[in-house]
Amino acid sequence: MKNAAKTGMARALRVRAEPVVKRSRIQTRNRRLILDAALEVFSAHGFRGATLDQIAAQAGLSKPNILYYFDGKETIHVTLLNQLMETWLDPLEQMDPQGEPLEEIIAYVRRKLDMAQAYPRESRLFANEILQGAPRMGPHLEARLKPLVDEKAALIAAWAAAGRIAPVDPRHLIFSIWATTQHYADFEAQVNVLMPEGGVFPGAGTYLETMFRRMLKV
Amino acid sequence: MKNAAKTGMARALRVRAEPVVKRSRIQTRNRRLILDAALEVFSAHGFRGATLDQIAAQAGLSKPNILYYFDGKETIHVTLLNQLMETWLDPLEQMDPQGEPLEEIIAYVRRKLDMAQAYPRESRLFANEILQGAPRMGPHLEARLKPLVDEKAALIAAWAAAGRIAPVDPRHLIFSIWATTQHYADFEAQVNVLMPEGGVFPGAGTYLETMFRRMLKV
DNA sequence: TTGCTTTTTTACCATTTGGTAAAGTGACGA
DNA sequence: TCGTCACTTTACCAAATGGTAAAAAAGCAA
Repeated sequence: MKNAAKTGMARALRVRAEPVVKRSRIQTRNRRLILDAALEVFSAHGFRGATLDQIAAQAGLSKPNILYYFDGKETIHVTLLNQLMETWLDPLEQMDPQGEPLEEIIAYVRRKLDMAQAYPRESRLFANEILQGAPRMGPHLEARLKPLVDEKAALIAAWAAAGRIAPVDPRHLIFSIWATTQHYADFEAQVNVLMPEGGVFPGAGTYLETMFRRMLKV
Repeated sequence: MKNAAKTGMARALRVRAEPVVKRSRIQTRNRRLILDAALEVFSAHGFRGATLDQIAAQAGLSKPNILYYFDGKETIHVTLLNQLMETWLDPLEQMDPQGEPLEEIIAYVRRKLDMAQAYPRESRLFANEILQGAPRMGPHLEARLKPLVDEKAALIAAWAAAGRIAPVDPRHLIFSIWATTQHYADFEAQVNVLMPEGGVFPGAGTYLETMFRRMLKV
């Protein structure tokens, strides 16, 4: 317990899989402040485009103080990415093999679109990372995303084989759901130019539901 | 179809008519070297993530030499973006009001997908710029993209009103075409993890044609 | 309060990076 | 051959940026 600051820090910075992390109230509050500020800045400017000074200003803390809570810029980014991956998988995980196929897929589209609307910063953080070639997420994609996609792709393929939805390549279907929903968050700057009247999401929801229904209806 | 796309690309990629400047052979060659190197580096790392040293190394020139041809990093980026905008508009411009509606839209999807395959760097450069809020492209979007989208959206709306395609929100349709086609270039790192077997584009072409046909068939 | 641990601030540093000045090299017409 | 202009290199610099050391301040258990 000697050198408690550094010991506690090292433990706190371990991968999230380690559940035993006792944090003081101050630590909890400031780590949250920092991660929220970092999400704001990283999602708006990318990893290289973001500076610790910006994150510090956004969090209302000093730069050295931020480095007291996180080992470095990279660690903050990786921590965000790890948390994000869980959030990202959730809507797909909810797709129920026991449900009505078409409704399950439509509901998945709905959840993804809701997420793009509610969490555009997260969507952009993710988009930035993938655009740069997933330099800090490659293993995570392989270990967490791929198995889930494989599983759900098999499920969709089974639905199609049973004639419960129209024949379709399940992986490309998933890609098209991701692409169309995240587009409204990631390309918001462009969407806003082309559809200036506020509130693009209701129309998007209607459109996407129609599109995937027409496509998958038997 | 691919030939047509490439021809259009070559036309669109011409340097835009700046105030008439006649350039020596060396200028022409080196400006091209620099812009190609910059496309490589900017598309891979974003504006802030790219350095003049990287661009110089990629171009095989010295950094000061690069600054002899361009005023600065920003100028190089803006030059690329301006050229890119023409490239970007071209496939949509080719959509023919006199053609068969469904086939015209499918052909547009095809051209966009061919572009994502043939020019992924350009797609990523554009995606990066929009993700960051289009800081250097906002006016261009307003002045060049918006009028064209307005025009083609009206055309698609007219086709739908005449019952020649299924009823659809034309702008959301265009968004979904952009999103699904560019996804294969912009999110290549993720696609490669989930579909490791080489050559994702043939399957993507089949899938997207099916999807938009089912959706728009009357 | 006292004594300790945790948290924050102050004052730095080394490297990277966009950019410049000026000297040098080369091409080419008169 | 010479002079001029176009191009390239060398040697820099100032600002920005990620990060550190150490002292000061704030919590907190006794």
